[in-house]
Amino acid sequence: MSHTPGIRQAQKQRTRQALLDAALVLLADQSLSSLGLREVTRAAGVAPTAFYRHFRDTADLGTALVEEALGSLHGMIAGTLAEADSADERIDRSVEVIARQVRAYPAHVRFIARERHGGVRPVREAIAAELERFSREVASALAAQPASAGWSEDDLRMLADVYVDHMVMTASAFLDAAEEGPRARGRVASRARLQLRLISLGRRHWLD
Amino acid sequence: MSHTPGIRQAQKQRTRQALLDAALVLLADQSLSSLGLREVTRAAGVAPTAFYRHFRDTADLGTALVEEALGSLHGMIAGTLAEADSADERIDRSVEVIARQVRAYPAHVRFIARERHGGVRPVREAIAAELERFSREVASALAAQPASAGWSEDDLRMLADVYVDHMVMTASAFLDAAEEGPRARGRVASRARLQLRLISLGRRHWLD
DNA sequence: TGTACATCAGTGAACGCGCGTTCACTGATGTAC
DNA sequence: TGTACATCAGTGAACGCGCGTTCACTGATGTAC
Repeated sequence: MSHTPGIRQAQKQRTRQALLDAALVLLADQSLSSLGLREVTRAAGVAPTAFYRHFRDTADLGTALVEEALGSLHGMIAGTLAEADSADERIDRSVEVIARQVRAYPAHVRFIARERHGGVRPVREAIAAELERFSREVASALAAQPASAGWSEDDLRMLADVYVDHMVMTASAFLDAAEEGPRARGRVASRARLQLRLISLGRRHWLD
Repeated sequence: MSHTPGIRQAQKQRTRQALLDAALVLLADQSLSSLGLREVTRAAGVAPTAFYRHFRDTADLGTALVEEALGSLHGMIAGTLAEADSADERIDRSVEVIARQVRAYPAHVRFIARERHGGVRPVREAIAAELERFSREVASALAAQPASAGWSEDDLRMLADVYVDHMVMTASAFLDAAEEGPRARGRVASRARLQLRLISLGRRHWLD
C-alpha cells in the first residue's frame, strides 16, 4: 500500500498528529464549533497554512478525532463480557474498564461526550455511526450469552443501546468527578454499579 | 416587588426575550461556545450594544436559557407518575410526555442536550444543578409509590438518575428522529418504552 | 393636572484584533536513469 | 554511486472581514412637587 518511501510520509504523519493532539488539548475548554484553525496550528507549532495539507477545515479534523477516540473501542467489551464468572463480577469489570479508559484518555472521552450532541453535524454523525457499530458488537456479544436465550434481535439491540448510553454517561461522570477527587470518583463508580445491577435484574426477568 | 411602573420595564423584557429567542434559533446549528454577541443582536433586530443592558456575555445568556428550558420541568413528572393505574400505562404516559415536550419546545430540548456536556462551564453547571433538582423531585415522587417500600434513599436517587438520564437521551433521540420523519419517531418511542420496561422490571426485583 | 428634572434602554461610530483563506515560495525528500 | 529533475510539506506575507467592547449620545418614560 504505502509505496511512498518513508521520511517525508513519516514527518507528515508527525505534523498531523501534532495538530490532532493540540486540538484535543484546546477542546478541554471549548466546543469544536468554536475551535479556530489558527489556534490549533499555533498550539501545534506550525504555520496556519500547514493545516490545509492535512484537513479541509476543523470539522474534518473533528471526524479524525472521532476515529482516534472510538476506533479503540473495537472488541474492548467482548473481552470484558466474556471473561467473568458471575453477573456481579461482570459489572465490576465493566465499571473498571470504563474508569481505566477515562484515566488513560480523558481528553478523548471528553471530546466524545461533548460532541455527541454538539454543533458540528458531520462529527455528530461520525460519533453516532461509531457508537452504533459498537452497539451492534455489544449486541452480538450479548447474544452469545446463555442469559439471552429467547431474546429477539430487536430486544438485544435495545439492551445494547442501554449499555452503550450508560457507558458514555458514566465515562462523562467519571470525568466530572476527576475534578473533585477520588471520593467523587468512588461515588460515580458505585452508582454505575447499582445502575448496571438494575439493568441486569431487568434483563433476567425480561421473559417472565 | 416591581415598584417600577410598567411601560419601560415591559419593553425591556420584550427586548430581552427577543435576544433569548434569537439565540435559541442560532443555537440550532452551533454550540453556545461559538455563539457571537453581534450575531444574536443582529438576529434580534437591535444594536450590538443593547446586548449589555441584559447580559454580561453569551455565557450569561446561556444560563438564562437553561432556566427558561428547564424551569418548566418542575412538577411535570409528579403528575405523570401519579395519575396512572398500571406500570405499562405509566410508561406510555411518560414517553408521550417527553414526545410532546420535544414537539412543543424542540429548540430548548436541543439546547439542553447539546450544552449538558458543552464547552461553557457556567452553563454546564446550571444544567447539572437543574437536572439534579429535578432528579430529587423524581426521587421523592418515586418514594411515595408502594413499589418503593424498603428502598434506601440512595437507591431511589440512583433510580431517579436513571430516569432523568433516560429522559434526556430519549428527548434528544426524538429530536434526531424528527429530521427523518414519523416512522423514525415511532421507532424512538417504542425503543424508549422497551427501555423503561427493562428498568421497571429491574426495579420490581431490586429487593429479591 | 402641569412642569421641570432624572433615569436608563437602546443607538451608532470607532477601536484594535484575530480570524480563514489565497498565493507564490523554498528546500528537503523522492525518482529516473 | 551520481546527477538532474519532480514532488510536495511547510512557509510567510497579504487580504478583507466580523468580532467584542468603549464611549458619548438621544429621547421616551418615570418621578417630584
